[in-house]
Amino acid sequence: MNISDFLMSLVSFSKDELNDILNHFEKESVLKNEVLVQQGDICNYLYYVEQGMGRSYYLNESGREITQWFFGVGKFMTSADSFFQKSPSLYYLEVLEDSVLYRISKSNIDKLFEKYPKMEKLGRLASIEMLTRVVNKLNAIQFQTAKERYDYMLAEFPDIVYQVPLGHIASYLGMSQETLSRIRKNEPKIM
Amino acid sequence: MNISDFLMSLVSFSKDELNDILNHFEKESVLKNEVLVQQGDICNYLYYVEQGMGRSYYLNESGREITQWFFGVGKFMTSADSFFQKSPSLYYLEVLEDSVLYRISKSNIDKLFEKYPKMEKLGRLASIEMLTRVVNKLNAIQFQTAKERYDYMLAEFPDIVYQVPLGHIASYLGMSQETLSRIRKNEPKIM
DNA sequence: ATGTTTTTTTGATATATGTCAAAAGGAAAT
DNA sequence: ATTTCCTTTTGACATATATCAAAAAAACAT
Repeated sequence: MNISDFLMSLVSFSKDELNDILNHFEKESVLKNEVLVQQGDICNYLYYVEQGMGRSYYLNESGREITQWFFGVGKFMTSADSFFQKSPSLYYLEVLEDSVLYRISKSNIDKLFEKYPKMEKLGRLASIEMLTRVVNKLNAIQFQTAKERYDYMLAEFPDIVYQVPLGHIASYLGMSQETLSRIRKNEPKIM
Repeated sequence: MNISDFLMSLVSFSKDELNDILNHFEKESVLKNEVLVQQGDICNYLYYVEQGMGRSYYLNESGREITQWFFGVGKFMTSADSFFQKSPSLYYLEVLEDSVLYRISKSNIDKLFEKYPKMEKLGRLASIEMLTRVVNKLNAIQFQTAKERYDYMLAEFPDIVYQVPLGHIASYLGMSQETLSRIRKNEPKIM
């Protein structure tokens, strides 16, 4: 989904407005496994994923990677807290495939917020949408068995679930990769 | 914290703006254990908690109450999805103490969003703040032991943790109340 | 104060899932 | 094609936490 259509699907901008807004973004092509943000750095950009996919993750005490979120096509990807508060990021941000992104800096997005009230609305809608998704995951994680959590994953990220290493999904779902492997064995896989 | 100070702490409104905004809210005093929203109903209001506290919860398959969130003084309380999408609420909303609330209807808040771009900003900021909190909880729930989750609770809801039934906290933290009881036994309680 | 209900604690036991280690399978590189 | 590296699977065993049941404590009502 291209970025214009995506923006317009949330708020209807005039042609001029849309063009002005798009001019605050920069298009960027990045290769598989490229790291956009390091843990501890400030995340300077909000990225729109036009093609490809990414994830955020952190290293736990044992130094193991824990996937925190997946970002598919047509989504905003960022280390939200870091980006909005200009605080050190708790997460790494990386792309998992060759991807096409549109990025916008904090100062540019703030300019847009000032200039266009509709942008505030867009920000509000995008935040609430993300909030809903996180709440969904929370409910899955908190009260469901490993098997049920995997079902949640299939529903929430159908496009992603068969394209990334099993270990990434396991850590995202809060289970060991051995457990996920055993679950998959019993899952009647439709292909 | 009274509602005016709260609003002004997020966005600075003029005196007239603030008064107009406040006129869209209704003050309401409710007694302990009163249920504001039933599961399946539409949540028609967003509540600001000036005094007291509340929680959202749902009934799981076994009919047991699962606390989903606590809302303390100075917070907005609502069944977010239901309120914003006018969809049936997945949760009950109840107050856990005699409380003083300010409520605003969906149509009124939409009027304010239309009238004041600053309100969009307020909505965006409040959503992002909530998002951050939910992400925090998610991280606590997903990768921490029962003991560590209780520590998270102490940090996130210091004012609430000793004032509500242990069972509510246990279900909020995704553990049995027996487990929480055993954890508390070993927690050096400062009083 | 006394009885009744609700909440919390304690003990015994069960189980889902984690951890560790090694084998198998696939992908990438020479 | 072979080698090397990375990912996934399998097996054996350990353990945190759930569940069930009952006692103790606290809160509430008459």
